[in-house]
Amino acid sequence: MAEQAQFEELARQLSAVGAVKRDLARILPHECPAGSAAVLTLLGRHGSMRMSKLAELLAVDMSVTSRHVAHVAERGWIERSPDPADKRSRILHLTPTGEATLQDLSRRSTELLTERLSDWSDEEVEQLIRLMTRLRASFGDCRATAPHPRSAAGTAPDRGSPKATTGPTLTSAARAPTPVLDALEPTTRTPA
Amino acid sequence: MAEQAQFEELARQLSAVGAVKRDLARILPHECPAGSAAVLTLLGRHGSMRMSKLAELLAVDMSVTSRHVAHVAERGWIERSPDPADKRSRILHLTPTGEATLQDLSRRSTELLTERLSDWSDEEVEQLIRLMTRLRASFGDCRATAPHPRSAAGTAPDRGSPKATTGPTLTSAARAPTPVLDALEPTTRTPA
DNA sequence: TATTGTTATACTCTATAACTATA
DNA sequence: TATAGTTATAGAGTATAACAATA
Repeated sequence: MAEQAQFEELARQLSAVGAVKRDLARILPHECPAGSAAVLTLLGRHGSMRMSKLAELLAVDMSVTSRHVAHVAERGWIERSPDPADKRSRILHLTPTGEATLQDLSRRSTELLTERLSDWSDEEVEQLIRLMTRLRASFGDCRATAPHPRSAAGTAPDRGSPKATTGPTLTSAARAPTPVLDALEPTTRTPA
Repeated sequence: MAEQAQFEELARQLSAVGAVKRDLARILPHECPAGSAAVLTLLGRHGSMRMSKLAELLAVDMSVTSRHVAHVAERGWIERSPDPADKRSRILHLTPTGEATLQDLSRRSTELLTERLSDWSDEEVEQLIRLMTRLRASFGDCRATAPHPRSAAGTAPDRGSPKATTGPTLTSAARAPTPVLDALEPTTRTPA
């Protein structure tokens, strides 16, 4: 168990890494915003999957996933074939063009990181990855396990959802993204 | 120097920590979005400062800083007094109300992190903070030093700025946020 | 009735560009 | 001419809610 000053510093750092993310986003290929890049990356690493699975890996709501997927599908980078087992579902898979875009993507980010992290050791990078993965796990697992207690200390009202003073509904609670933490296994890449 | 698979995984994790950030944002006090929280936190930790300094610490453009600052100023959480040394500048400082909000803020985030990271050791949290800080440094320092070379491998055009195919202008390059990495010293808190 | 996915709407954060005031 | 800060505008990401189709 750590202490308060540490937690505040951690929160600060979490906020500040946004600048690094934006730096990475700036070098992405044309018409490939960060959301699209994440979709391609996850499909490349885990192979074909359904929307719901992708939303889980992205750790965002499925409505958001739907938009990202629509974007990459419009550009021909993925295809959505019907799921024979469940007609409500669609199976997402990379197209050859999508694979090529993913290659480009990967090359660019690797290039930037190679330049920026030239003085990092292999172990340091690995440790950062491990700790960030565990951080996600500590949040995601908790969210899946505990039904948001945190009731014992509220002073002012939470910000909650925008203009939703009524609190989360049952359905929205069920839809809350619950990341599965694929990354615990080291980049296994299951090609379809 | 690390290898490619690691870099891709790092990029993925950087993208995924967004979910943790959003979890933290959800418990913020009323009318205090993440941007406002960051302003209050930095003013609390470093004491009064000018806009430009704050923008540096936030690692965002000054126009963004200006909006966040306007938001917290409208709520009476900070005040902007004229800088006697430079009439263009304004000195930002927390008001008592702002201090109170910051307390509330701090309590909430600490509470959440205490709950979520109950099985983390002090050393682990500290290590994560240290590595994230260094990550920011590796990016920020580089940006301040090298004038964006990365020219030797472009295949497709970069996404650059939205609809700005003309590349960065001199002024925009000069305005690019260059974080100073305050966090290297352990939460010194210089109270105005 | 519950679940999968889509779409409409709204909110936050960010950057660029144009502008004012001061150095 | 250059710098500090503000404001207008636009783009990207996200969530909630309502909806359609299927289980």
